[in-house]
Amino acid sequence: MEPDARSEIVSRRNRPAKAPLSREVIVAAALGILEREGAAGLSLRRVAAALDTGAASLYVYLSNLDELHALMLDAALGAVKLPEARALPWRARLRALLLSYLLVLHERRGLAQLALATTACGPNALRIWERLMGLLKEGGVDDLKAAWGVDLLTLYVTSIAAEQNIRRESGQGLERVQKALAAVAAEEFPLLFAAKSALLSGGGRSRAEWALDVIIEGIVGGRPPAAVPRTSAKRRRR
Amino acid sequence: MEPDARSEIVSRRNRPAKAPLSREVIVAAALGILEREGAAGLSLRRVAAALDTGAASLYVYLSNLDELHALMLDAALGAVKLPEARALPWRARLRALLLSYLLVLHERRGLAQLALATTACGPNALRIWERLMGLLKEGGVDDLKAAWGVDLLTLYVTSIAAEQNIRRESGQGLERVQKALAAVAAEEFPLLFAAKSALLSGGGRSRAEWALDVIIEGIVGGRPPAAVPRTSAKRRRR
DNA sequence: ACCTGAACACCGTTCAAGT
DNA sequence: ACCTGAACACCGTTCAAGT
Repeated sequence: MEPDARSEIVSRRNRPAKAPLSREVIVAAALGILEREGAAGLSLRRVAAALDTGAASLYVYLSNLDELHALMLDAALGAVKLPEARALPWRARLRALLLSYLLVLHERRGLAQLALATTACGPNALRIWERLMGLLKEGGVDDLKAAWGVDLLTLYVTSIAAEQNIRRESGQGLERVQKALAAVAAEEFPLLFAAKSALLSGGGRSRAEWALDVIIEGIVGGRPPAAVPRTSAKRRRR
Repeated sequence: MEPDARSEIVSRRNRPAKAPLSREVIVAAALGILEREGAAGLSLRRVAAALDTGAASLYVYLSNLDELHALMLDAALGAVKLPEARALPWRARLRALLLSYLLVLHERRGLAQLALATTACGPNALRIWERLMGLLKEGGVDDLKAAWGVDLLTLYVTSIAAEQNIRRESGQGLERVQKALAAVAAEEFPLLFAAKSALLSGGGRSRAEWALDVIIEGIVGGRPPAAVPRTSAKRRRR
């Protein structure tokens, strides 16, 4: 940046006309910044700067930062691959859908952190819910369990993606946990001491796949949720 | 506040001597602010103000805000009730421990949000891990599955607490989801349309309890995680 | 060693003023 | 209707200076 850059007023006519603002343009710019700078680098001011305007201008299209986050998340969820119907058994298709969901959250830097605070419920999120519901029902799960199951599965996918995302961004990653476990005394925490390596074993990917199978298994095999657990003392026995 | 308040310089001698700073004092003050103001109201500057000093003073005891978060979380986890050994069958004790964990995160306003970004691994967190490991092993789960299971269970508890916490703080809560579902067209999303009420049914508490049972069931009943899933093609059949 | 005020480089949001 | 600059009320972190 030259010292006298300010005096060089370049006519707007000389550059491609500034793209008019719109929700879509703003969301695209914001996703670009998220990709390049990570979650910590995303701000309304930066988005505005990328669009060659001031932050105040964005308030014509957004009511606040949270709304931008929701729009960004749903736009990004458009990349989740919905498996072809009947191409594979329902379980494999369910796994594939969840893994694609996980991958999308995982690949886009910082996206999972947005997802945590936002509860996706835009059109792309609804498409995913619809498919998940269908796959669980194909697996013989009743309506109520399927509904709650969709919630549980999406919450898990979002959480694990965010956890790994945060670890990646904050640099140090697992080191804090590693150090805490290394300092564990065999007398105070015998089980942790014995299982140190197990606790740290496995990549994020294989752990996530295992956990998804555990949850799916639990949903398919478990009891139906009690309709309205008002008097909880009685129903304890299975 | 009177207009001339600044001229009334009150001698420090007239008030109880300012408590000397220490990690403990800082963490306690920070937890107080979290309780009163919620996660959005917590800042180093406010903590410092509550301790009658400037933010810079805290850097003698903390290397940054993240460290304060970690200390706060572990201090708060001291309130989690570890069930008496052998008082009940292992499953009931496991449930009780997880519900106490959930309750602690849920009751302290804003705490769950800290927990999401922090991965608890202080002494109180380790105590909880040790017990969870023990309970899963009592249930016949092998070492590796127990270790991964502890991770999965604590991640879920933290996530569900944070989700409900965020809903509570951001005021509107489920309304956005409710509106999205209300606008769903029967032709585009037949399953969601049919399951609208199921998706919104149940309080946070009963859903969380159901989900915990699902996960426990999955861990106890599921296959052991593959040691190193290098060649994933072969092991597909159960 | 501990504490402090001031500064630096940021935030989201509002609002009066311009076109 | 849309856009803008300036202002308001905040942030975390650093640093030179004081005790």
